[in-house]
This record gives sequence, structure tokens and C-alpha cells, in this order.
Amino acid sequence: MPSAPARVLSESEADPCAALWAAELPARHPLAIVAVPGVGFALAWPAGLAPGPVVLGLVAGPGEVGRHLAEIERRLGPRWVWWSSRPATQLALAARVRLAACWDLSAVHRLLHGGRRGDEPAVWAAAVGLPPPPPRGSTRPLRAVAGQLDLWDGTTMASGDDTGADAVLRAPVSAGADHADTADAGVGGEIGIDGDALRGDGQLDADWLARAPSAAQSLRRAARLAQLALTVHEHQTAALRRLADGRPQPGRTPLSVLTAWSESAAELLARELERDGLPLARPVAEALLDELIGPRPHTPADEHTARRRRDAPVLAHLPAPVDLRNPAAVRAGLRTVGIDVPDTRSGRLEPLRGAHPVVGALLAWRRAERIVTTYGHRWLDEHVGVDGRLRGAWHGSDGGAGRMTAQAGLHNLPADLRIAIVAEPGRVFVRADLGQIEPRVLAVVSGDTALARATHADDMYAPVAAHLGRPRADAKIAMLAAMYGQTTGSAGEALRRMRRAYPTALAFLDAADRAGREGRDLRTFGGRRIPLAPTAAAGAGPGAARGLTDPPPPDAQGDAEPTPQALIARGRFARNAVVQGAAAELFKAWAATVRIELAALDGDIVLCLHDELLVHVPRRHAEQAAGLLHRTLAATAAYWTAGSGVRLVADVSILHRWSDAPH
DNA sequence: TGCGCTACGTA
DNA sequence: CGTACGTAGCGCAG
Repeated sequence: MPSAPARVLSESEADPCAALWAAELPARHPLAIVAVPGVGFALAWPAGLAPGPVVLGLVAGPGEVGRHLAEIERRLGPRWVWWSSRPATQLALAARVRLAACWDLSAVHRLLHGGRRGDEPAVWAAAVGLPPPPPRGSTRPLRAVAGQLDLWDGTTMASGDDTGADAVLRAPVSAGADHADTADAGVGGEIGIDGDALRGDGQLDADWLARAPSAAQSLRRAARLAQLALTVHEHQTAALRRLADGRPQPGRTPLSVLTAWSESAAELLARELERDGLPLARPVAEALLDELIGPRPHTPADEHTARRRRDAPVLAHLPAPVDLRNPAAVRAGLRTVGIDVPDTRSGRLEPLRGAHPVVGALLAWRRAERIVTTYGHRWLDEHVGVDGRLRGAWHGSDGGAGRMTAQAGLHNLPADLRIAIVAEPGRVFVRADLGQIEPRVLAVVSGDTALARATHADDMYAPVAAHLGRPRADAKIAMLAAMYGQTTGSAGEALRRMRRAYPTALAFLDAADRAGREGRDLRTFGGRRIPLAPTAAAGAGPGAARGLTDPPPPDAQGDAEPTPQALIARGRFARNAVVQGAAAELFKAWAATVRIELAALDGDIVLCLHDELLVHVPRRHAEQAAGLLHRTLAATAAYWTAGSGVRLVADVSILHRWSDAPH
């Protein structure tokens, strides 16, 4: 891609965005942004009327940045292109500007290539077809490494966050002559005066990125990076279109590109979820904890006595003291009262409740202990803000299947605690979950017309059962066995009938299973790469390289001959990933649309739970929000399930508290 | 301190 | 009736 003439403008001009308005970009036109907190930001856009990408470096204080972004969003409605949502959107998020459309180069990189790396040099190299550069700081754990994306997270910048930075920087940047000269030179790297971003071998220079720049230089770097972002965007778009060549839809945006949009939006949504959190009524949670585990301990001694008090009812049933927190000791203790079990899991002990009173006491103890250790007072203190919001980190796409994940227990909150998830005054929750999403998605992605017909029913297991001539329960088990791989033969006959009734769906799953066993990479319906090839690195170092390359499939070490058990596991992993992964993409496409449309109702998504959305809206808009959730699902299905004949269903309810949901 | 194991919560 | 993920406490190795 040719380097471009560039202009650097500043607040000293009457309208610093004049060049942007003059370009008259159509809506959703790519607009790259690289933010420099405390300084400003740089914009770049592909040629409209201008003869190449135009770069605009803008000096602005924190408040001004929000104002500019809001105005650009309102007047242009661009597709914001950024390297990574976290640094790029920091100021927009702080200003509560809801950006509608984006392209997250890091997220799309992971979509196209798999793995977890999303740092700029890796994204650049993959986009332009260079070998992956060595990761920086590869000994650090992944979660920490993610921080390296924050090139300008404030820590490298002495000037920080106040308007003082503005005053200092206004002079060098608005003086402008030096970069006007260099910028107008019009050949590669003209913007930078501290060396270029690209090395001789074409790689994005990690040292250049890491070098602590002066504030003025940082804007020029931002401008350069914004230009490079456009280049990556073009390469990624082309790669996604090539993926879709197998099923071209003339005149339509390919699903892979639509998936890039929604995966990018999911990252942005993740940032908003981190910012806003989930409403939690602390008094309700405290009361529940009090009931389950007693009053809050204030000293280590308190805590010790509370532990002993919780343990006592269980120990009373045993002849000798046992460390209840040590499963081996528990197993030994149970043997002293005549209960011999291979392990002490609740499912194992449940049937033995009648055998000895200790069993029931132990199970009750475990349940309470779970709350104490994981969702107790410490959890409240660490994750619930004074504003009554439960906050944790979110990932837009994680793991083998690319689901959203969340920390702080947001995705595994025990049902008992859901009474504490209460809408704020004047607001309600509207909850929507996709019914039987995985078998319906299987019908879409496999193109099985018989299975598609079954999805016309609200409960698709009913027609499947009728078709198989088996009870509904058998039909459901057979479906799950087919999708996720079965070990026991309890659904054997139903499964055999499934194979005859839905040969296309079963062939699709068998093909995925085979690819998993043979170590061939797969792609989901939306184009996400599922790495299944054995990873050479996995067997090498002491875990240092792990997580920075591809997440390896079960037991895929590359060196040793896989055991039969490992092969079965890989097959199941692949079988599951193509269904669960596609379902995750559908869910995010829906969520992305809901997010945009909720703005009109002053509503927010406050929780994403794989197939369930919880939105928080003013009470007066509850009915409209419910309608919105149905309507957006239909709009998403219109392209996602196009031509498959598959029907998607959502169950929507208006709630005061999450626990009021029907189940 | 880091890691594997057991256990359990959600979908 | 399997897959996915996050969290915690324990025991063990270093």
C-alpha cells in the first residue's frame, strides 16, 4: 500500500476536524484511530476524494477527545478501526460515547489465524504475510501480557491525564512546520522523525513501539500506526473474502466479514461490560451470606472460629477429626463409617444420603463452603463497587470455541445468589435466551434440511422424537451424543436412527471429529480458525510458550503418539467446537445489534451468558426492549441462517430480579 | 512460588 | 451426558 501525504492539525485551528468533514466519507467508512491518552489521537481514512490515506493528529484534552469522538460518530458514523479495543476506546468509554461500528484488528487477527496473540507486531506480520515475530515478554502469563497492547496506557507517559499535557503539547504540534515538511515529503515513514515503525524486513518494530516517546512524538507515531492500521484492515478484509469464496453470495457482504464486525463489536461490548458491571443489591447479598454462613468475620480469629463452627456438624458424625477441605482425608473418614467411594464428588455421594447422616451433613457443608470461599464477603469486597455493580474482566472471544468469558464469577454465579441481581430504581431487566440454540445452529451450519424442518417447532426435540420413533428424552440424549460425542451406549438405538434420519448433520459432525483426530485445522461457520494441528511448542519449553501460540487441543503434544483416549478427546473437542463456536458467533452477532439499538431506549446490556442476554432498561421502555430483542434476533437470523430454513426462538421476559426468570 | 488435582459453579 | 470456562484449596515440587 502506498504511503500517503499526511497533515497534522491541531486544536489551534478553528475546526480541527475540517479535513475529515471535507472528505465527505460515507457512513461506515473505515476510520482508523490511535489514541494517545493525555495527548490526543490520530485518525486515518482511506482515500475518498483525497489521493491516499489522510492522517489527522489531534491534540486534545481528555474532555475534548470525548467531544470530538461524539461529533465524528454523529456526523459520520464511521467504522472505527483500531489495533485493540482497550487502549483505543479508553477515552470514548470514559466519555460514555457509544461508538456503533468498529473493526478490531486484534480480534479479527485471532478470528483469522487462531491463537491468543493480538499484539501489533503479530497482527501486522500475519496480515502482510510475514512469519510471526517472537513474542515480547513471553515468560509472563498471558493475562499480564495482554497489557502490552496498551502502548499508551498512561504509564509510559509522564504527562498523564490532565489538561496540563494539553498546554505543554500544543506548542510543538501546532507549530507544525517540522512535520508539515516531513509529512508532505510523501514517501514511506514520512511522519516519523524517530525512525520508522517498519524494519528492513518489513516487520513492525517492537522496539519502536516500546520506546518511550516524547508527547509530541507520540502523536506522530499514532498517526503512523493509524495508517498501518488501514493497511491491516484491507489485508484482513481480503483474507475474509477469500474464505467466503466457497459460498459466494453476490451483492452481499460475506458472513466472514459480518463475523469480523460482530466479533469486533463483542470486544467493545466487553469493554462496556467492564466499565458498567452488573447491578447487584449488596444488602440482599449480605443477608443471604449471613443466612448461609453467619456474620462477617473481622479478625483471623473470627474466621478460625467460624470455620470450626461450620465444620462441627459434619465432624460430629465421625469418630475422629477429619480435614474436610482435603478430599483424600474425607474419603478416608467416610470409610471409617462404612462408606467406601472412589471419590467424594457430590454426584457420587448424593445417592448415599440414606446410608449415613454424615453424607447429608457433608453435602450441606460443601454447598455453604462454596459460597464462603468463592462468593463470600471477600468476593463482594473485591468485585462489587460502592455503586452496587459487580465488575470483572471480560473477553470477547476465548478458548477453543470463541465464546465470551468473564472473570469475577460473572459466568458461574450460583443460582442461589441470583436473587441479589436486582434492577436499579426506575429500571427493569429484560432477559432473553436462545432456545435450544446448539441443535438449531447445527441445522444451519450442516445444511441438513430434515433437521431444519424440526426447528420450526418451539420444542424441536418433539418432531425429532417423532421422526425417530423414540421418546423425547431419548431423542434429546441422542442429539447431544451426536453433537458432543458419546461414550456410553445408553442412547445407542436412538443414535443409530439419528444417523439415518439426519445424515447430513451427522456427516458434518463426523467430518469435524475426523479432522480433530487427524490434527487438521477447522473453521467455524463464521470463519474462526479452530487450531487442531499438533503444536510443536507445546512439548518444548516449561509452559513458557504456551498460551502465546495456539491453545492446543486436548493432549496434542506433537511428539508422542496419541493414545486412543486422546484421539477420542480430540474428536469430541472438534465436534463440539464447530457447533459451540458457531453458536457463539451467532450470539455475538445478535448481541452487537442489540447493543446498538438499545441506545434509543437508554438501555444497556449488563450480562452475556453464552445464550442469554440480560439488558437493563428504564421501566417505561420494558415492552419496547422486549420487542427489540425479538426483532433483532429476526434481523440477525435473516442473514445468519439465510437459505437454511432454520427457525431461531428466543424466550423473553421482563424481570425485577434475575432470579424471577422462569426456568 | 508454580502447577496438577479435586471439586463445583454456569452455559 | 458430553463440551466449554473460572475459581478455590490442597499437596507436592522446586
